[in-house]
Amino acid sequence: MLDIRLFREAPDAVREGLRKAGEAPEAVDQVRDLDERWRGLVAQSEQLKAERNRESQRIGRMEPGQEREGLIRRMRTVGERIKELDSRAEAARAELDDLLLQLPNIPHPDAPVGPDEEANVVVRTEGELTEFDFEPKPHWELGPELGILDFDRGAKLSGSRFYVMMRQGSRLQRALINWMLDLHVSEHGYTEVYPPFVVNPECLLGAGQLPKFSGNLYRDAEDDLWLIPTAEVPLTNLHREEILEEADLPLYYTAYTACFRREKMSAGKDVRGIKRGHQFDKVELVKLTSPDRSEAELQKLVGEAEDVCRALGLPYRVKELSTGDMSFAAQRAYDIEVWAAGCGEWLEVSSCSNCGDFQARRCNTRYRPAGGEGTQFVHTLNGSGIALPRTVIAILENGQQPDGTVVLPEVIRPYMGGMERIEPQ
RNA sequence: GGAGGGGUGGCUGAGCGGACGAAAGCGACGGUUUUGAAAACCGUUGUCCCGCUUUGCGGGACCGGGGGUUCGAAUCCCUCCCCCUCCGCCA
Repeated sequence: MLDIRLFREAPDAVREGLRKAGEAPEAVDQVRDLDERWRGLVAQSEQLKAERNRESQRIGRMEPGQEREGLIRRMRTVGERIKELDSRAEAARAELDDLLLQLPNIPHPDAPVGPDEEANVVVRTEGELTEFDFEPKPHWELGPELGILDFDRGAKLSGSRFYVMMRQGSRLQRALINWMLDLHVSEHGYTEVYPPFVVNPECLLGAGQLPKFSGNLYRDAEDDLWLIPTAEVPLTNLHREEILEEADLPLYYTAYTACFRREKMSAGKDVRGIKRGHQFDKVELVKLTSPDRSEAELQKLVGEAEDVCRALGLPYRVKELSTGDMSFAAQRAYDIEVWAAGCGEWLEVSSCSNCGDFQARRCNTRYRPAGGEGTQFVHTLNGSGIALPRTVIAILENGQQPDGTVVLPEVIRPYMGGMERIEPQ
């Protein structure tokens, strides 16, 4: 959520920011009108409340009698007037909040300006694209041939965009999860977390999925619990409604979770294979920092996700996202894409974002500056470290051999009981 | 799921219709004392919002959340949530 003060004090900057993010700048005037109306009503109501407080105390001290009864009668009407003003103020406030909650974050001034992914900028490419002296297969052929992926049975159990992983396939994914968590905990200083996979709506509002993107989420209607679309949601909400000490920042959290997405907005896209399912595994990285170091932490975060790709020997590239391609809550973001030789695609395995104080406002997560007065909102960052099925795709497709086996990256072998390659079962 | 108990400031815990943003203790911070420290003593010690003559002043709100009763609610009523104890069920 954007700071209402920005709308009051720097409306042009907000208009410009929204325009860059591909949002209609007219919302600024609506917000300003609503804000003015709300403040007017609050001022009137509070003036009457001050009077009521004063007179009610007097009533308490008065002897019973005519004067007292008259004052009580008068305060009764004041009370009614307050009630009326408050309900009008509340309505204006609700309208204002609804609007504010729909608006995306404003891009960082250094982010490349552009309307969509075409304007993204490749920052660096690492590793050599794998060469083959045969035609490399896509994973949706390799997987079934190796006996580690079953698409038909996935559809039988749960419908389209679901699949079954088996044998060395599921084991590889499990090994990757363990290895990634170990890497982030021991090499990068993260705290491992095992969060709930279903959360209340406040968490989704906090992280920015609600109210705007409810269509992409699964929900248990009976208890109003929602399946998380990413571990970013529970991790970012860990300190919701809390005031932290600056000395405790930055906080680094990593978690493995399954992620659930209805993918309504990507209907018809990436329907083959395991690139885009309704359920997938991910190891997530989340940071809470003070504002002055969040940009530096973003660069570091990208590096931490890159470490995963590098250690696995996967060719990858880093893109800085344009203002129009960034996600709702981000003010600056980088994607990491690994090369998948079989389907001939760069696969997004991580999106690292600095959300500034956008999520912290929604979550009301603040910190007390060391030696300073008052409180401030933290900055939140998140990035995948990294998405599992797409990593499996890249390992399978880049590691495939003419004989149909797949050579595994060395770092993962100890987690696979020393196995060097996946062979057809 | 059933029965009972409970949610008050950083913590412990009093208050059960009016002078309560809330006693007391602990903790924390500042000061006095001390060669230094401890102890003792004195003082300070929440958050959010609105307004203004904007490093200050005035006002409003917050005692789990929401609603109600009342001139006035931490205190009374309703409702939801969470925690504890016992019973039931169960990975």
